Amino acid sequence: MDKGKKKTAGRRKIPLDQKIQKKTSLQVAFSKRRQGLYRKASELSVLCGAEIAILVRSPAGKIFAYGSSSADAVIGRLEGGTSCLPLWQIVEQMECRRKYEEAARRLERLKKMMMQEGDEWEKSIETMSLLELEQFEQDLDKFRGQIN
Amino acid sequence: MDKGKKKTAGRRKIPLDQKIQKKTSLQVAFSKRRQGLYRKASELSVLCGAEIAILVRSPAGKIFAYGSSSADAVIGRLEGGTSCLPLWQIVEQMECRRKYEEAARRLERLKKMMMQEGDEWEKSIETMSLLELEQFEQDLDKFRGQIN
DNA sequence: AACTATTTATAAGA
DNA sequence: TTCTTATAAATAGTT
Repeated sequence: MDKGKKKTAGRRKIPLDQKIQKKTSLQVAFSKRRQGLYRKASELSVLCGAEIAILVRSPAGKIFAYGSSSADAVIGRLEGGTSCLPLWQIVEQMECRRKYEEAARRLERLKKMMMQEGDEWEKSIETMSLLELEQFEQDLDKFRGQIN
Repeated sequence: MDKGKKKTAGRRKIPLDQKIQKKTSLQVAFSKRRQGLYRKASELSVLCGAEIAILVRSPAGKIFAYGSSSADAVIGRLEGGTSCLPLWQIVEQMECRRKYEEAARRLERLKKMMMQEGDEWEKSIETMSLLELEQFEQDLDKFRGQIN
Protein backbone atom coordinates (compact mmCIF):
# COMPACT_ATOMS: atom_id res chain seq x y z
CA MET A 1 0.00 0.00 0.00
CA ASP A 2 0.86 3.66 -0.04
CA LYS A 3 2.34 3.35 -3.48
CA GLY A 4 1.27 6.87 -4.34
CA LYS A 5 2.48 8.26 -1.06
CA LYS A 6 5.67 10.18 -1.20
CA LYS A 7 8.45 9.02 1.07
CA THR A 8 8.02 10.99 4.26
CA ALA A 9 11.57 11.25 5.48
CA GLY A 10 15.16 11.14 4.32
CA ARG A 11 18.18 10.94 6.57
CA ARG A 12 21.80 11.12 5.69
CA LYS A 13 25.33 10.90 6.88
CA ILE A 14 26.89 14.10 8.10
CA PRO A 15 30.58 15.05 7.89
CA LEU A 16 32.19 14.11 11.18
CA ASP A 17 35.26 16.27 10.78
CA GLN A 18 33.72 19.71 11.00
CA LYS A 19 31.43 21.72 13.22
CA ILE A 20 27.75 21.64 12.36
CA GLN A 21 26.91 24.91 10.66
CA LYS A 22 23.19 25.30 11.15
CA LYS A 23 22.65 26.61 14.63
CA THR A 24 19.42 24.80 15.39
CA SER A 25 20.82 21.52 14.12
CA LEU A 26 23.87 22.02 16.30
CA GLN A 27 21.80 22.57 19.40
CA VAL A 28 19.71 19.49 18.73
CA ALA A 29 22.79 17.42 17.97
CA PHE A 30 24.53 18.63 21.12
CA SER A 31 21.60 17.65 23.26
CA LYS A 32 21.04 14.27 21.62
CA ARG A 33 24.69 13.31 21.45
CA ARG A 34 25.42 14.40 24.99
CA GLN A 35 22.62 12.16 26.19
CA GLY A 36 23.96 9.42 23.97
CA LEU A 37 27.40 9.83 25.49
CA TYR A 38 25.97 9.51 28.98
CA ARG A 39 24.01 6.42 27.93
CA LYS A 40 27.16 4.79 26.58
CA ALA A 41 29.04 5.66 29.74
CA SER A 42 26.28 4.17 31.86
CA GLU A 43 26.33 0.95 29.84
CA LEU A 44 30.09 0.68 30.13
CA SER A 45 29.82 1.25 33.84
CA VAL A 46 27.15 -1.38 34.41
CA LEU A 47 28.38 -4.01 31.96
CA CYS A 48 31.99 -3.83 33.05
CA GLY A 49 31.85 -2.54 36.58
CA ALA A 50 33.84 0.56 35.67
CA GLU A 51 33.65 3.96 37.30
CA ILE A 52 33.29 6.90 34.97
CA ALA A 53 33.22 10.67 35.21
CA ILE A 54 32.50 12.95 32.26
CA LEU A 55 32.80 16.72 32.12
CA VAL A 56 31.43 18.65 29.14
CA ARG A 57 31.65 22.33 28.34
CA SER A 58 29.39 23.61 25.59
CA PRO A 59 30.65 26.26 23.17
CA ALA A 60 28.46 28.72 25.09
CA GLY A 61 30.42 27.90 28.23
CA LYS A 62 27.78 25.89 30.02
CA ILE A 63 29.09 23.03 32.14
CA PHE A 64 27.61 19.55 32.22
CA ALA A 65 28.80 16.61 34.23
CA TYR A 66 28.11 12.91 34.44
CA GLY A 67 29.25 10.51 37.12
CA SER A 68 28.57 6.79 37.20
CA SER A 69 27.18 4.98 40.20
CA SER A 70 27.36 6.85 43.48
CA ALA A 71 27.59 10.20 41.76
CA ASP A 72 29.63 11.92 44.46
CA ALA A 73 33.33 11.49 44.85
CA VAL A 74 33.71 9.35 41.78
CA ILE A 75 36.89 11.04 40.82
CA GLY A 76 38.24 10.93 44.30
CA ARG A 77 37.85 7.19 44.41
CA LEU A 78 39.41 6.91 41.00
CA GLU A 79 42.60 8.19 42.47
CA GLY A 80 42.23 6.21 45.64
CA GLY A 81 43.47 9.16 47.63
CA THR A 82 41.87 11.03 50.45
CA SER A 83 42.39 14.62 49.31
CA CYS A 84 40.52 14.44 46.03
CA LEU A 85 37.48 16.51 45.35
CA PRO A 86 34.02 15.10 44.84
CA LEU A 87 32.49 15.61 41.45
CA TRP A 88 30.21 18.44 42.45
CA GLN A 89 33.18 20.47 43.63
CA ILE A 90 34.89 20.00 40.34
CA VAL A 91 31.81 21.28 38.59
CA GLU A 92 31.83 24.22 40.95
CA GLN A 93 35.41 25.00 40.12
CA MET A 94 34.69 24.83 36.44
CA GLU A 95 31.83 27.26 36.98
CA CYS A 96 34.34 29.50 38.66
CA ARG A 97 36.49 29.44 35.57
CA ARG A 98 33.47 30.30 33.52
CA LYS A 99 32.94 33.42 35.57
CA TYR A 100 36.50 34.35 34.93
CA GLU A 101 35.96 33.97 31.24
CA GLU A 102 32.97 36.24 31.48
CA ALA A 103 35.19 38.88 33.02
CA ALA A 104 37.54 38.48 30.10
CA ARG A 105 34.65 39.04 27.73
CA ARG A 106 33.88 42.24 29.55
CA LEU A 107 37.38 43.33 28.73
CA GLU A 108 36.75 42.51 25.12
CA ARG A 109 33.63 44.66 25.08
CA LEU A 110 35.58 47.50 26.59
CA LYS A 111 38.13 47.28 23.86
CA LYS A 112 35.47 47.31 21.18
CA MET A 113 33.83 50.33 22.67
CA MET A 114 37.10 52.19 22.88
CA MET A 115 37.87 51.49 19.27
CA GLN A 116 34.53 52.80 18.13
CA GLU A 117 34.63 56.10 19.92
CA GLY A 118 38.29 56.52 20.49
CA ASP A 119 39.47 59.93 19.36
CA GLU A 120 40.09 62.07 22.47
CA TRP A 121 41.35 60.68 25.72
CA GLU A 122 43.20 62.73 28.24
CA LYS A 123 46.62 61.57 29.12
CA SER A 124 45.94 61.03 32.81
CA ILE A 125 43.08 58.72 32.06
CA GLU A 126 45.08 56.86 29.54
CA THR A 127 47.75 56.28 32.12
CA MET A 128 45.24 55.12 34.67
CA SER A 129 43.81 52.63 32.29
CA LEU A 130 47.22 51.33 31.46
CA LEU A 131 48.01 51.01 35.14
CA GLU A 132 44.85 49.03 35.59
CA LEU A 133 45.90 46.78 32.80
CA GLU A 134 49.31 46.28 34.31
CA GLN A 135 47.68 45.32 37.56
CA PHE A 136 45.56 42.89 35.66
CA GLU A 137 48.64 41.46 34.09
CA GLN A 138 50.17 40.88 37.49
CA ASP A 139 46.99 39.19 38.64
CA LEU A 140 47.17 36.90 35.68
CA ASP A 141 50.75 36.05 36.42
CA LYS A 142 49.85 35.19 39.98
CA PHE A 143 47.04 33.09 38.62
CA ARG A 144 49.42 31.29 36.35
CA GLY A 145 51.75 30.66 39.25
CA GLN A 146 49.01 28.72 40.94
CA ILE A 147 48.60 26.24 38.13
CA ASN A 148 52.17 25.52 37.19
CA MET B 1 23.64 -23.58 -0.76
CA ASP B 2 25.38 -24.48 2.46
CA LYS B 3 22.28 -26.14 3.77
CA GLY B 4 24.31 -28.64 5.68
CA LYS B 5 26.74 -26.06 6.95
CA LYS B 6 26.17 -24.80 10.43
CA LYS B 7 25.70 -21.10 10.82
CA THR B 8 29.15 -19.70 11.51
CA ALA B 9 28.29 -16.79 13.68
CA GLY B 10 25.63 -15.66 16.05
CA ARG B 11 25.27 -12.26 17.61
CA ARG B 12 22.75 -11.27 20.13
CA LYS B 13 21.48 -8.66 22.42
CA ILE B 14 23.01 -8.70 25.84
CA PRO B 15 21.29 -7.60 29.05
CA LEU B 16 22.29 -4.02 29.72
CA ASP B 17 21.37 -4.03 33.38
CA GLN B 18 23.94 -6.43 34.74
CA LYS B 19 27.66 -7.01 34.71
CA ILE B 20 28.99 -9.33 32.01
CA GLN B 21 29.77 -12.64 33.65
CA LYS B 22 32.31 -14.24 31.35
CA LYS B 23 35.65 -12.72 32.15
CA THR B 24 37.10 -12.72 28.65
CA SER B 25 33.92 -11.23 27.22
CA LEU B 26 34.04 -8.54 29.85
CA GLN B 27 37.59 -7.59 29.00
CA VAL B 28 36.82 -7.42 25.30
CA ALA B 29 33.67 -5.41 25.93
CA PHE B 30 35.51 -3.01 28.22
CA SER B 31 38.16 -2.35 25.63
CA LYS B 32 35.72 -1.96 22.74
CA ARG B 33 33.20 0.13 24.59
CA ARG B 34 35.80 2.40 26.10
CA GLN B 35 37.10 3.10 22.61
CA GLY B 36 33.53 3.64 21.47
CA LEU B 37 32.95 6.10 24.28
CA TYR B 38 36.03 8.08 23.28
CA ARG B 39 34.89 8.05 19.66
CA LYS B 40 31.50 9.44 20.63
CA ALA B 41 33.13 12.10 22.78
CA SER B 42 35.39 13.09 19.92
CA GLU B 43 32.45 13.40 17.55
CA LEU B 44 30.53 15.51 20.04
CA SER B 45 33.56 17.71 20.50
CA VAL B 46 34.13 18.27 16.80
CA LEU B 47 30.52 18.50 15.66
CA CYS B 48 29.44 20.87 18.41
CA GLY B 49 32.62 22.62 19.47
CA ALA B 50 32.41 21.23 22.98
CA GLU B 51 35.26 20.46 25.36
CA ILE B 52 35.15 17.09 27.02
CA ALA B 53 37.09 15.23 29.66
CA ILE B 54 36.46 11.59 30.54
CA LEU B 55 37.94 9.63 33.40
CA VAL B 56 37.53 5.86 33.64
CA ARG B 57 38.62 3.29 36.18
CA SER B 58 38.42 -0.36 35.25
CA PRO B 59 37.27 -2.90 37.82
CA ALA B 60 40.91 -3.93 38.07
CA GLY B 61 41.72 -0.38 39.16
CA LYS B 62 43.50 0.76 36.01
CA ILE B 63 42.98 4.40 35.12
CA PHE B 64 42.14 5.70 31.68
CA ALA B 65 41.46 9.23 30.59
CA TYR B 66 40.29 11.07 27.52
CA GLY B 67 40.44 14.79 26.83
CA SER B 68 39.34 16.64 23.72
CA SER B 69 41.73 18.85 21.81
CA SER B 70 44.65 20.36 23.72
CA ALA B 71 43.97 18.29 26.80
CA ASP B 72 45.57 15.33 25.09
CA ALA B 73 49.13 16.17 26.08
CA VAL B 74 48.36 16.59 29.74
CA ILE B 75 46.27 13.47 29.96
CA GLY B 76 48.76 11.52 27.91
CA ARG B 77 51.21 11.76 30.76
CA LEU B 78 48.60 10.39 33.07
CA GLU B 79 48.08 7.27 30.96
CA GLY B 80 51.75 6.54 31.40
CA GLY B 81 50.95 6.03 35.03
CA THR B 82 53.73 8.04 36.61
CA SER B 83 51.85 11.23 37.39
CA CYS B 84 51.60 12.12 41.03
CA LEU B 85 48.77 14.61 40.57
CA PRO B 86 45.19 13.78 41.46
CA LEU B 87 43.03 13.49 38.39
CA TRP B 88 40.81 16.37 39.26
CA GLN B 89 43.81 18.67 39.31
CA ILE B 90 44.74 17.58 35.84
CA VAL B 91 41.26 18.34 34.61
CA GLU B 92 41.49 21.67 36.36
CA GLN B 93 44.82 22.46 34.79
CA MET B 94 43.45 21.84 31.34
CA GLU B 95 40.77 24.43 31.89
CA CYS B 96 43.05 26.75 33.72
CA ARG B 97 45.75 26.95 31.11
CA ARG B 98 43.28 27.54 28.35
CA LYS B 99 41.57 30.34 30.24
CA TYR B 100 44.84 31.98 31.10
CA GLU B 101 46.12 31.91 27.56
CA GLU B 102 42.87 33.29 26.26
CA ALA B 103 42.80 36.14 28.75
CA ALA B 104 46.44 36.94 28.13
CA ARG B 105 45.86 37.20 24.39
CA ARG B 106 42.98 39.57 24.92
CA LEU B 107 44.99 41.69 27.27
CA GLU B 108 47.82 41.95 24.80
CA ARG B 109 45.55 43.05 22.00
CA LEU B 110 43.85 45.65 24.16
CA LYS B 111 47.14 47.03 25.35
CA LYS B 112 48.49 47.37 21.86
CA MET B 113 45.37 49.15 20.80
CA MET B 114 45.54 51.58 23.69
CA MET B 115 49.16 52.43 23.06
CA GLN B 116 48.45 53.15 19.43
CA GLU B 117 45.39 55.29 19.84
CA GLY B 118 45.82 56.48 23.36
CA ASP B 119 45.97 60.22 22.80
CA GLU B 120 42.52 61.32 21.78
CA TRP B 121 39.49 59.95 23.61
CA GLU B 122 36.25 61.65 24.43
CA LYS B 123 35.50 62.26 28.06
CA SER B 124 32.09 60.59 28.17
CA ILE B 125 33.56 57.42 26.78
CA GLU B 126 36.39 57.65 29.20
CA THR B 127 33.98 57.63 32.13
CA MET B 128 32.12 54.65 30.78
CA SER B 129 35.34 52.82 30.25
CA LEU B 130 36.42 53.38 33.80
CA LEU B 131 33.11 52.07 35.07
CA GLU B 132 33.56 48.98 33.00
CA LEU B 133 37.04 48.54 34.37
CA GLU B 134 35.84 48.90 37.93
CA GLN B 135 33.19 46.30 37.37
CA PHE B 136 35.80 44.11 35.85
CA GLU B 137 38.02 44.55 38.87
CA GLN B 138 35.18 43.51 41.13
CA ASP B 139 34.62 40.41 39.07
CA LEU B 140 38.27 39.64 39.23
CA ASP B 141 38.39 40.04 42.99
CA LYS B 142 35.43 37.73 43.39
CA PHE B 143 37.18 35.25 41.18
CA ARG B 144 40.35 35.38 43.20
CA GLY B 145 38.37 34.89 46.36
CA GLN B 146 36.93 31.71 44.94
CA ILE B 147 40.12 30.03 43.94
CA ASN B 148 42.21 30.84 46.99
C1' DA C 1 8.76 15.60 21.32
C1' DA C 2 8.05 11.50 18.31
C1' DC C 3 9.13 8.93 14.06
C1' DT C 4 12.02 6.14 10.98
C1' DA C 5 15.43 5.49 7.20
C1' DT C 6 20.06 5.19 7.58
C1' DT C 7 24.27 5.07 9.67
C1' DT C 8 27.07 3.44 13.35
C1' DA C 9 28.39 0.38 17.16
C1' DT C 10 29.24 -3.98 18.69
C1' DA C 11 28.83 -9.34 20.30
C1' DA C 12 30.30 -13.38 18.77
C1' DG C 13 33.09 -15.98 15.93
C1' DA C 14 37.21 -16.92 13.10
C1' DT D 1 44.94 -9.69 19.20
C1' DT D 2 42.68 -8.10 14.87
C1' DC D 3 39.19 -8.91 11.33
C1' DT D 4 34.53 -10.09 9.94
C1' DT D 5 29.60 -9.66 9.89
C1' DA D 6 24.88 -10.31 11.66
C1' DT D 7 22.38 -7.80 14.64
C1' DA D 8 21.45 -4.09 17.91
C1' DA D 9 21.63 0.73 18.88
C1' DA D 10 22.17 5.67 17.74
C1' DT D 11 20.81 9.40 15.28
C1' DA D 12 19.76 13.18 11.16
C1' DG D 13 16.21 14.84 9.01
C1' DT D 14 11.46 15.18 9.08
C1' DT D 15 6.72 15.82 11.05
